[in-house]
Amino acid sequence: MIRITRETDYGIVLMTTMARDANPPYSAAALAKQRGLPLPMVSKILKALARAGLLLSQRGALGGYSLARRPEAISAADIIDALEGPIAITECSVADLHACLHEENCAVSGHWHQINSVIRAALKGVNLLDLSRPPAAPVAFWRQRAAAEPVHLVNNS
Amino acid sequence: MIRITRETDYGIVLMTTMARDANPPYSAAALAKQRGLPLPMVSKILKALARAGLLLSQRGALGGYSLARRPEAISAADIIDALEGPIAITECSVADLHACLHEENCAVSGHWHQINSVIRAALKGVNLLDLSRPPAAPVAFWRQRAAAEPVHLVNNS
DNA sequence: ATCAATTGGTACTGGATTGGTACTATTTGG
DNA sequence: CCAAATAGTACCAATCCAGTACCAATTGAT
Repeated sequence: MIRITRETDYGIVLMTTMARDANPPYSAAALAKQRGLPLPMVSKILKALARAGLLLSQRGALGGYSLARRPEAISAADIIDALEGPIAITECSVADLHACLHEENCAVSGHWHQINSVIRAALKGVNLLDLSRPPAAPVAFWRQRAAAEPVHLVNNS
Repeated sequence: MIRITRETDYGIVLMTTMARDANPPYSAAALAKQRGLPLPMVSKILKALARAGLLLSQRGALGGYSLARRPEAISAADIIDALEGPIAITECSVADLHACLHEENCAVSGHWHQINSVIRAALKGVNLLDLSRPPAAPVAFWRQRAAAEPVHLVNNS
């Protein structure tokens, strides 16, 4: 299954939360409580988002985080990049091409780059404003890993 | 980083290998040797692909695997589905929506489905024939996890 | 000035996932 | 009837990830 980490998942939830009601700054504690997420995680994620320039941070009492740009100017790709590094579907989509150990055997070559580009385009096409406004048919979002038996995934092909 | 497992990566290499020179059937051992991959892994992957209907298996002496359909009729999405279950970028893209533990907190909702669809479309648009024919500028493919220091990924945005 | 709230940074840990192996059963051509 | 090959299952070790803990730095309020 192609997937992003839960950290990124949380990150998007936090960003959308901040985008929805504009009343900055938001402390990590407030956001954690509002969304029911573990505070240390939230803190860690916000820090990363601030370092990436997506959030502005204000230290000290009454401090907190606020969006660095308008929601329309922040894409899903931005958030994912900030939290897990640039998007790449396989490890071979790297700059350092000659480090590949299977180089002489590998003939699949550059097509993954093409796929990566399309995926990136898709993610860049979705911005925070879109994400913070519920679509026509709102649905549940995550499911905890706790799910004991194999989750039956939907094949929306 | 959005990613697929190495198993899937191997699977695509194996499929492209079989698509390139049509001389079936291929034994797991022959494919493993040709690509320099560990035989047990190759065997496991081929089994999964056969179970998914992408390969035909022939038991016994002189047996092996062969493509079940023409290369043009097998997409990257097919292979990924076969090896890691249906594609979903987050765990919430599941059918069983009401199982979501954060239901009342989650407002990001259905947009990921949209993104998933686009990604699926991208992967369905690439077939085995494409993948088995090197593109204009062939490049190396994987890099072993061994890479000690943080890989500097290319941000092809 | 001092305190308390808040971000910043780093290091650690338990558990899940993944990559890979081993062993045995089954099928089938020679 | 043997050897080659797939089929199935169980297992192990290394890695990665989610989450925690701790302390330093900053800053508004009193």
